[in-house]
Amino acid sequence: MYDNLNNEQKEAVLTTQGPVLILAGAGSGKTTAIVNRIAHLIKDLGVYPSQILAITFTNKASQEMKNRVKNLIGEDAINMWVTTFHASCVRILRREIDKLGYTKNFIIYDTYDQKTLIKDCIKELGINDKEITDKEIKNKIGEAKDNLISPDEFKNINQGNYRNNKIADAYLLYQKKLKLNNAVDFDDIICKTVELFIKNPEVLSFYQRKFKYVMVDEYQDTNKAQYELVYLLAKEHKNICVVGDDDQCIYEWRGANIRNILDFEKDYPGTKIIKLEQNYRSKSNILNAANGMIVKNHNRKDKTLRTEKEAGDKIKIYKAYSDINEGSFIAGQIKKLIDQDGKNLKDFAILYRTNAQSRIFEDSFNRIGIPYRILGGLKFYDRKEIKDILSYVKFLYNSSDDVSLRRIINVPKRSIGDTTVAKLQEFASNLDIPLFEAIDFINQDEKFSSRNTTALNKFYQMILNLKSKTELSVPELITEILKDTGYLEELKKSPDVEDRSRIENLEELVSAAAQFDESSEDKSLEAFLEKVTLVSDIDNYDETADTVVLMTVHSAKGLEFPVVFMVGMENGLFPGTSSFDNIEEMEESRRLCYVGITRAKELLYMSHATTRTVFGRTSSYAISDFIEEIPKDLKIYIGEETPVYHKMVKEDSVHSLRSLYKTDLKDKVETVIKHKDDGKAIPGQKVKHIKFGVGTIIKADSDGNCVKLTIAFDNMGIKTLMLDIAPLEFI
DNA sequence: ACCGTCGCCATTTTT
DNA sequence: TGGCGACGGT
Repeated sequence: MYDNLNNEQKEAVLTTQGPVLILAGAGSGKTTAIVNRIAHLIKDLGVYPSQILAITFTNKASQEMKNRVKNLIGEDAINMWVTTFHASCVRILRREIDKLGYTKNFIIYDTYDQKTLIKDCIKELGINDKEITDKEIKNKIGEAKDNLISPDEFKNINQGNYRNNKIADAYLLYQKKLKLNNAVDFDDIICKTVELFIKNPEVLSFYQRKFKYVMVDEYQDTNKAQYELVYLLAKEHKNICVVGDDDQCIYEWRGANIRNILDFEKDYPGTKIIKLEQNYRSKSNILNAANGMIVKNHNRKDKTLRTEKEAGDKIKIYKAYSDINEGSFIAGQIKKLIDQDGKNLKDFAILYRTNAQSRIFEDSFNRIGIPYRILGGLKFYDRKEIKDILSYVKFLYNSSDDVSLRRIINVPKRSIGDTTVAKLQEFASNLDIPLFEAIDFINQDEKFSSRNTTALNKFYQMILNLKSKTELSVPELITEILKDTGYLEELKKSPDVEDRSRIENLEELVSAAAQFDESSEDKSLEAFLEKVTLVSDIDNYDETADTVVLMTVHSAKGLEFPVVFMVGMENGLFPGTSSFDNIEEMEESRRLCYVGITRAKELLYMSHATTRTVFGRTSSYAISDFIEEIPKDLKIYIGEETPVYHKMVKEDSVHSLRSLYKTDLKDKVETVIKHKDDGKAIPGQKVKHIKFGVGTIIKADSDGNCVKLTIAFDNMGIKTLMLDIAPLEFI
């Protein structure tokens, strides 16, 4: 039955009892292994599907897993919990959250709602928002929640710390407000579930008995809270199987703890370790390049991926003389590969570290007419108009949701301005009731003018009327909202072209809702809201659409492409400047690069530009250390080694740019040359500073006359110095 | 209540 | 450079 699996995969499928750690390298067929393991449990061992819990991080991954299990065992699969961490926790919380003092119709706040609420807290506590920003508070709260630190504990830990103490107050208030609004944030979804289990042993026991077999995918990216959740659930039966690859841990900056996977055997005595080291994805040169660079990391489990595939082409390293040149080179290569090698558009992926880098490629692709899609950046559900309408939906579902109420109360304009809302807020706070309820009482209060009360009452009536329509199907309800609130009408009246696309987006929202209504089992409002708040951009990535795709390396995890272009491979960009400061970050960056390389099946290009525009100024960076770390015989340099200024002049004449642009470029060329002649002040150059000691230039910024150097000193961290005045010596 | 301008600030983001 | 949020003037 499992003849198409290799020996290790078979072992992973057949080892069902006790803790199992499957170290699955990139492209090693881990999903195949898990899916077959589930089938084996159900078909051969008679385990009920309802006794299996399989957790992933993304909807896309869970969808794929569910479908593949369905193909193997049929419709039985629907009783199985194959979901994301968040979706499974929400499911549990929907049933049990009243035990924590919330009501079951709680809603989920996304990061924007979260930000609004935190700003409220800042205001209410009189915190100086210049001194402690909402961003910092949000990060600290998130970090605390990732590590299961409650507001009270946080306050305790930070007794002596003035700054964190204020943040602790914000955390306390924030949590209180969430509860008042009957809302949870993303992090709460996990940690409230853990809290629920700890405070209610009988609830925990129920789920422990239910789930005889627990499986977790991408285990290397779990944080403390997720670790604890899994640990609690698996404690009873100890049939826990985690799958992961420590080399692909790229979310440490978001609380993922690589120790979870590195120490798994210690946490679960008697662990059986299975390594999947056979790679089925990449040509051997690509795989060996990945292997060759990742061994530079110290914090990892020892393993080496192997492949039976042919060597294939060497990694092509392209040295561009500018970011624009990098873009046009790649556009040209894609065109060439399509015309000459019969490749399709969808075979290509451009991977970068930061979203901002997409722009230049968009320009070059537009110029020569290459269709492309960008993943990431602004999500569909994050668009203003979509969020507005969804706030209405959320609010109709849960009228304690003050954050949503305040978002929509004056959208479209209905003469309820900030001052009126502030008055209402104060009034409601005094009575300790939600804003909406408060509107019912304002008529008796003389603080409100008759203009206020009319406007508010009108709004109140409108909402009541809409509330009576919540029994409609979701697409119908949304249509009603668009109509009754006058939202659509206002957009239609607007002469602004942007509002045109807003209307289109709203139409798309209605069709998305219609599609949800057709295809989902649970067609309820709450199911829709959950779906909408818990989707990501990548979930909607359709791999069959024939266009080139652009995305960050992070988003590309789990995907594969025949041809991959890793761009912006420069010290200071990838790895980023701050990675030079500490080893952990550098190692994570290297893992990110590893993830990028291992996305490629047949061809891999890595490019770097000697000059690029960053924040409006021209900077130059040295080639990425990560490229240097790839063994020499696996790569080939295809950029011409012509001096910078020649290339620039040539580019001018070839593209016959506007004369203005020409002079501009020439100026830049001259500055670059001048400084190079002056003092070798280019990235990659080793220097000695009179005070800071030895270091390496990682970035050179030229701004008219002076050059700013960013230097990573061996013992002093990163400093930015002026070339003209810094006591530097080139060594 | 609304609009324009100024100044600040820049990773990565599975949910 | 450019996008966003805070602020001040009408």
